[in-house]
Amino acid sequence: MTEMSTIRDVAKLAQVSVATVSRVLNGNGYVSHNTREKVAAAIKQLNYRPNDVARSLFKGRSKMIALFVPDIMNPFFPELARAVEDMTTQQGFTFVLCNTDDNLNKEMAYLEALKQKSVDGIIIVSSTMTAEYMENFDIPAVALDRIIHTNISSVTVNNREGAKEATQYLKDIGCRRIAHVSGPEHVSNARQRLKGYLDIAQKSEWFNYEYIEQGEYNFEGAKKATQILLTKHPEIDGLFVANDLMAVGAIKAAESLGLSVPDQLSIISFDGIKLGETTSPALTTMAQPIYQIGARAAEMLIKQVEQNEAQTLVEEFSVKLIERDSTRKKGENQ
Amino acid sequence: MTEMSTIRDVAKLAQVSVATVSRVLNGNGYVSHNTREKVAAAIKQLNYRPNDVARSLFKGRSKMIALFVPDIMNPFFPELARAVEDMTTQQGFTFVLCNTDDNLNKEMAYLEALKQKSVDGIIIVSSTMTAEYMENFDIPAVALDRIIHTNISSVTVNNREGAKEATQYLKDIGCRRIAHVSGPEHVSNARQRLKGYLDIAQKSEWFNYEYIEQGEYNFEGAKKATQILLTKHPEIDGLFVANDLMAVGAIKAAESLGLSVPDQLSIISFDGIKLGETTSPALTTMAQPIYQIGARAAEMLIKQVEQNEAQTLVEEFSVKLIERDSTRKKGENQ
DNA sequence: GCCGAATATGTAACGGGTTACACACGCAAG
DNA sequence: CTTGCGTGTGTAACCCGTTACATATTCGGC
Repeated sequence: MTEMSTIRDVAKLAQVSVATVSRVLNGNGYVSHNTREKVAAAIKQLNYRPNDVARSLFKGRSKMIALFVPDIMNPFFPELARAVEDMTTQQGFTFVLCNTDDNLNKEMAYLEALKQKSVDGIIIVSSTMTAEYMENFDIPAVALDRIIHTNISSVTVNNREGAKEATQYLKDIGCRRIAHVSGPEHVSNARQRLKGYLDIAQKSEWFNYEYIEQGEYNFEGAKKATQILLTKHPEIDGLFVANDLMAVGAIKAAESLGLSVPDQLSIISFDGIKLGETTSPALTTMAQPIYQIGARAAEMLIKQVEQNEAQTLVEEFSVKLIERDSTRKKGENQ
Repeated sequence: MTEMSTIRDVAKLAQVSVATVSRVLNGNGYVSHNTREKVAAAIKQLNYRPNDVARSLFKGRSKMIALFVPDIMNPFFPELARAVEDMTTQQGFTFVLCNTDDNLNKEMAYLEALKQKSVDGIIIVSSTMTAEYMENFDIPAVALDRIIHTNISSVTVNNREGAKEATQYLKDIGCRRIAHVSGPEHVSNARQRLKGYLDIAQKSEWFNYEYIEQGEYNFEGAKKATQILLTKHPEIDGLFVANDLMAVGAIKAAESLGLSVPDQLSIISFDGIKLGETTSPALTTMAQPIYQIGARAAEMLIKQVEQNEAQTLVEEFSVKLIERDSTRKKGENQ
């Protein structure tokens, strides 16, 4: 392996100054046609590639964008990550992935480390980060999936409205007692989904606060919560579960109690991850445009970084009902 | 937001030279106790953090490690990614994720880009990369899950042996005709799994090359392959599927043909991803220590990078049978 | 009391691009 | 013919740590 050549090597070979080479490289300033050719030839001959680190040092920007997610092993996040990676790479950025475990200390440590590396911006899915901390680091950021503060750009979905639709759907197919397995209280979208459930449920004469049981945003928590719910209240025949992963737990819970889904219990959830298509029964769910929101967040961030636009953008996408097999069909008798 | 302070600011405030500050920062060279305190105070007062880009420029290394995976949306990879991220972050590296789609051009483009950023090393899951190309880039690398070449360090599992065990297991529980839905031929571990199947199957009087059908490493391909297999050969009562994701497709295929799993058809697969626990029936599978191999690959790479060890290490982990509900229980009559 | 090693600190070059500024030439307008 | 702008190119400072090398002081050993 030969040593890496530098811009000075190119300059020497082409018999011009480094400034001229730099101009050719970046396509700015004046360079005569003839000189440009000479430089191009030298670059080719040496197989020269500019050193991005040197570039970053001068510019103070590194062409890197980071994504913070609680845990890439949660099946909601890979699609988001893929979207962000596609978009960032396409625009010439390098993609850094950080698993935060929803732990503020980890988030802060990542921010610190990334700032030292002159990272251009971050896309962050977080329930613990605050606007004050973010401001301290002064890195362009876009919140994704969960809102951090009104002064930080965000891309989310209409969680409350989607939850309303989900709950209403259960009513429409004939469910008489509809319960909710909610997500963790400290996560904004979980609160919104709970509100959406309440918007519909509270208007019903059968409503009872005991119909709400908190699971975490995971399989086990939801399974337990569902077991409690169904044991205490065998009259429940409809369940709105805060996300798909939890719904899988809910199905297992129903199974363990000998209840058949969807015959005795209809389950609808939220997110629309691939996993929901492969379970038995396949999940009826309010699907988010996961890839799109990830891609859009990346797009927003890149614009913010490149155009130095400071304005805060807030975008909300719509979720869409996907009817599969975890809910009774409308009109079927029970 | 105040301007970032530099080492020269610290030096001025502490009334010492930049060299001394650097020595304090890195804990090398001689610094008197008194001076060390003064510098520490100045650093604290200015909230100074060294600029990693400048450091990288001088050192020619960036404290970044990249992971190449075909597609993070394939549920096998998030756990691997998590393991690598945990290990790299713990050692002070920044983690870069690259989705290659098993496309050599993309891999080359990433290598090029990462080299320009002085990435310290890469961990690569690839079926298309070759040793020659890797050598051209001269970046320390560890192959993961799939072997690239004997002169590149690798961490894999004993695919062939595991496949043998899986096939033997189907025999042991009483399957009379065992077929294999194989992975793509260009992937080394898929070839190994096929060989393992053949090791057992070819010794059986019923063996027939038509009992092998190639699916891709995905849901749809496996579903189709299984449908073909079961339609042509209704006598099949055991299926070794090349991975868990494919097994989900195989179950769906069996379902679509009115076959009950495991009563009429036992299915065993490979990988041991979380998804396999949540499907109905839950998958019997040869589980890889996914997190461990990811973590080990990262560990090996970091050692290689930090100690500048050039030796090639080849490690193979063992897979472990996990009996769940997609296979008949031993001794049960059919 | 002298010498070499250990300790302590500073100066300046270096890593590899980028760009402000200076300079030179050609050509058109006045 | 001069002024002035557009074009073309080079020199050197700059981004910010790191470290080789030089210098100075202290201390133990003989």
